[in-house]
Amino acid sequence: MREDAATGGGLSTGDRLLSVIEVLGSQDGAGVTEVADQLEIAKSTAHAHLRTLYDRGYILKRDGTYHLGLRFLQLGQAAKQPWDEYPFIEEKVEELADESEIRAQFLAPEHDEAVYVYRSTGRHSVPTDSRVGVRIPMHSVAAGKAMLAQFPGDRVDALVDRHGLPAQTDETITDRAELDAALERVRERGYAINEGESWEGVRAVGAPVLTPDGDVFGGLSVSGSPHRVDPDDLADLVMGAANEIKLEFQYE
Amino acid sequence: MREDAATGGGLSTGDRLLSVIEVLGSQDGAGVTEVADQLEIAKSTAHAHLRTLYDRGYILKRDGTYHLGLRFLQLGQAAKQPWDEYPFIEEKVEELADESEIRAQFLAPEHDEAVYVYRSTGRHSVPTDSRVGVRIPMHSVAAGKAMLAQFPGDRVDALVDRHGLPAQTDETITDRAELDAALERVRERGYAINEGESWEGVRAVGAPVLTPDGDVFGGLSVSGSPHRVDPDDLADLVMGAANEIKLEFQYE
DNA sequence: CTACTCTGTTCGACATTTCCGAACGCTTAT
DNA sequence: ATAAGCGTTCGGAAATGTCGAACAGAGTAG
Repeated sequence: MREDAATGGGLSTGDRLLSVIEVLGSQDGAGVTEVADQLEIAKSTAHAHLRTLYDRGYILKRDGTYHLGLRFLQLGQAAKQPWDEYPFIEEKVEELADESEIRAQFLAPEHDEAVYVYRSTGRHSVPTDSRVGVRIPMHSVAAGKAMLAQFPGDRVDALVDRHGLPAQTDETITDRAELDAALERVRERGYAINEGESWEGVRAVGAPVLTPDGDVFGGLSVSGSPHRVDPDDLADLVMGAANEIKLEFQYE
Repeated sequence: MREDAATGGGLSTGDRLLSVIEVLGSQDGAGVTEVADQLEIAKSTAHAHLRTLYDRGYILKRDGTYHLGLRFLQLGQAAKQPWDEYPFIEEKVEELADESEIRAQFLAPEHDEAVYVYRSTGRHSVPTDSRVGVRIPMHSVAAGKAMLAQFPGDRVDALVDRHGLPAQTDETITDRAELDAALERVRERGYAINEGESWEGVRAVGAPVLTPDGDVFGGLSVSGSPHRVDPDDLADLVMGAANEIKLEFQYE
């Protein structure tokens, strides 16, 4: 029996393969020995896993170390497809960034976390999608709090039970009662504010993106340094964009 | 012993897990039975694999079927990082699309295939990265032929031995001698042309992107319907962009 | 030039794990 | 009401992953 790997009907070998993938993904490049050490498995075992991935074309050798291959890019695109089917989401993110002249992003809820799906820094900057795919606790970002505020109470309960309220900075909400109060305020105002709760010195304004049925589809936010982010100015912009997305769903 | 799965030191269980992932990625959504049928394994086995992926947060249930989760988006971004480190590559693709007013793309060679890494349809169109991550035989696309023409002969030999020259359309080069002649022409002119060899009615002009050392880093191309793609007009534009990327590497 | 240490790799044997098939609820059609 | 489809659970037999030791090669230090 293994410690935590496959508690239940899972397959421990497959579980370990995923761990190997994660090791390669969390740093750039790793050798057999490095993977074995990090996962505390025998070198020969690590080698077998890496060979499996290599033979299948999922990883490749570069400069003597293994790296994730572009097959994962293909899988990533497939995973993103449900959102790409509604191109106006990405368009609205671009618009938000252009109009606000700060960063704008769309996050989707998944497995109780918020994941960056689209991001734009406006027309005039480098297009690199840094942070796309990154997962972050919902309670620590504006778009996430906006989503949380729309969840039924028991879903919030379950989420907090499972993950707690980990702190990202000194400002992160870590107390459940405080979170509830914050979410209530979000519901009253219709938008969420993040005041350095995920990164020091970063303020953000976020709104939930709902489907016409009222389900939470994701969250929109704009973020930047506090002197460039005035909630009174931006809240209507963000909520407006979120609402426009909701309306677009109608005409599909 | 298994038929083809683990010929060598590979792990057949891990191999199967990857197959399950591929099934989910190649269509949108699949249930336990569907996965089991496609892979010709027992339902209970498919269930175990899906559970492993589910417990790890790699897949999720939506509308009663399993789908790839956004964790793959994260891995995809990690896989793309080596290219994102040189943001001018993506910039040049955008520029190419804007200036030519047709689609532009950057492809990277991996495991003897060409993979779409960046793609742009110009400033005025929907930004969706369709085809990013897609793999395609090198001999059937302009950027791929441009790269092949720079490979040493034995690497081309090995590639053809392993994969052959599969046809995508009636125009695809399927004969080795014909390929060699085409690659020779590419070297003479400095750019490659694709005349409906990957998709009927699509013409493309491609050039190799080299590092200062002369290694093949990838391939650039522009593509569209033949009446909008005049090689005499576009070749200099594409080769120029490829060369500018090469020069940018110098100043890193 | 040699010895040492670090790689990645292969091998065999044991023990663990995966796989299958059957059976169980359950929902949706017929 | 019956049937057929789904996802799920269970135990046992057989196949497979894991480990450790041993090997070859590259690189470095003495």
